[in-house]
Amino acid sequence: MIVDEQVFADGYLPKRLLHREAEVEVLAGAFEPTLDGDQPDDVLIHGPHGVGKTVLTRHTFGRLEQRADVEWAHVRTMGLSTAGVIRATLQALGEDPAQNTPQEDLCLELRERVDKPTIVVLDEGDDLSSDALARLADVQLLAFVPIVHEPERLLSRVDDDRVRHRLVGRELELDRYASRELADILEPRVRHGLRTSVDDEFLEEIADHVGGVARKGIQTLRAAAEIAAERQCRIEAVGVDAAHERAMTWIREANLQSLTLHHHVLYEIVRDAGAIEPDELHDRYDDVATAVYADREQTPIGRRSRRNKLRKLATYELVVVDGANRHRTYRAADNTVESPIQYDVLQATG
DNA sequence: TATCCACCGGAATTTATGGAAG
DNA sequence: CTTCCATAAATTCCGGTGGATA
Repeated sequence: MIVDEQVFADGYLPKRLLHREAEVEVLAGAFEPTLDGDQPDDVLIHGPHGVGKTVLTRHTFGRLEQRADVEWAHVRTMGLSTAGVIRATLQALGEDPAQNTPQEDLCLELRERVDKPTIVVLDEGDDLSSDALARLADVQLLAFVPIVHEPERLLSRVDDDRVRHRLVGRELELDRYASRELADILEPRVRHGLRTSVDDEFLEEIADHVGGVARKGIQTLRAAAEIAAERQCRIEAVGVDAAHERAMTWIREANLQSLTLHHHVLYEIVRDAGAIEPDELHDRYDDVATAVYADREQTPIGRRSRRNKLRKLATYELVVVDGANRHRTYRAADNTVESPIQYDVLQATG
C-alpha cells in the first residue's frame, strides 16, 4: 500500500508548497536584502503545532539560496540556554566549538564566522531568552527568525529595546489550513507515497477531522493506508476516526520513548490509576519508588521535580490535566500507550 | 467574608559530570 | 593533576492561586 515512507516523514519537503503563497512572499521579502549582500530582516513566525512553520522557512530559503550568496542555520532551541543557542548556531554553520567554551568566546567566534548575509532560524523558540536574541543581534549581517507558538509570550520577555524593535511588527502568522487546502496538500502525498489513489472526499474528511493541522493530516493518511493494507480493503473503507487514533498513538509512543525513567514511572502510575489527584499520585510514587528504582542507576526524585516531569508529559500529550490547583487530576491521554516499565510498577503496587 | 491550605511553577541554587588549558 | 568553565538535572525557596473552611 505504501510505496514511499519518506513522503510521510516529518522532515519531508514537498516540491511545491501549496496554499502558503502569501506567507512565502512575506518571508522572501524579508530576505531580499541578501540579494545585494545586505543583512536580511528578522521575522517572528508563529502559529499552532504542525501547520508547516519549519517547512515554510526551509522552502523559502531553498529558493533564495539559488539567487543569493547567503548562509543559513536551523537551530532547535528548545531547552537551550543562551550559550547553548549560540553554540548550536555555530554548529549549524559547520563550526565545532568545545563543550566548555565560555559564552563570551562563543559570541566572538560567531561574529568572526559570519561574513556574509546569514539567516538563523530559531525553531521551537518559545522559551528563548532575551539574552540569546541580544547576542545574535550583535552579529552584523545576521538575521534571526524565531518560530514560536505565542508571539506575545516571547515579546513580553524581551527587555532589550534593540531586539524588541527588530521583532515588533515583523510577525508572520501561519494558521491552520482550511479543509479544502489540506486535502490539496495530501493529494500529492497519495500520488508519490501510495500505490493506489484515494478519493478526494476522503482526503477532505481527514483534513476536517484533524482541524487543518497538516502534520496530523499526513500521519492520519499514512495510518489509514496501513490499516487498509492490514485489512486488505480500500483506504476509503477505513474509518477516519480509527486512522486518526492510530496516528496519535504513534506520536505519543514516540514521545514517551524519548523521555526518562522518571517520566515513565509517573506515567505508569497515572495510567494505572485512571484519574488521580496530586497528593495520591505522590503517595503512590513514594510507595513504589524503592522497588522500581531498586536495580537501576537513578534514584527517586522529589515533588518539585515530579511536577516538572508531569508538565512535560502533559505537553507531549501523554497525560491530560483536568482542573486547577490542588483540585486537578491527572489521567493518561491514551491508555493503550504503555511504558515498558509498566510491569515493575504494577508489581510493586501489589 | 476572611483566612487557610495544598499545590503550581518561576527563579536561584546545589550537585554531578566532563572537556580544555595551565 | 588541578583549575576553570560549561551543561544538565534536581532541590530549595517562595509568591501565586482558588476552592475549602471557619
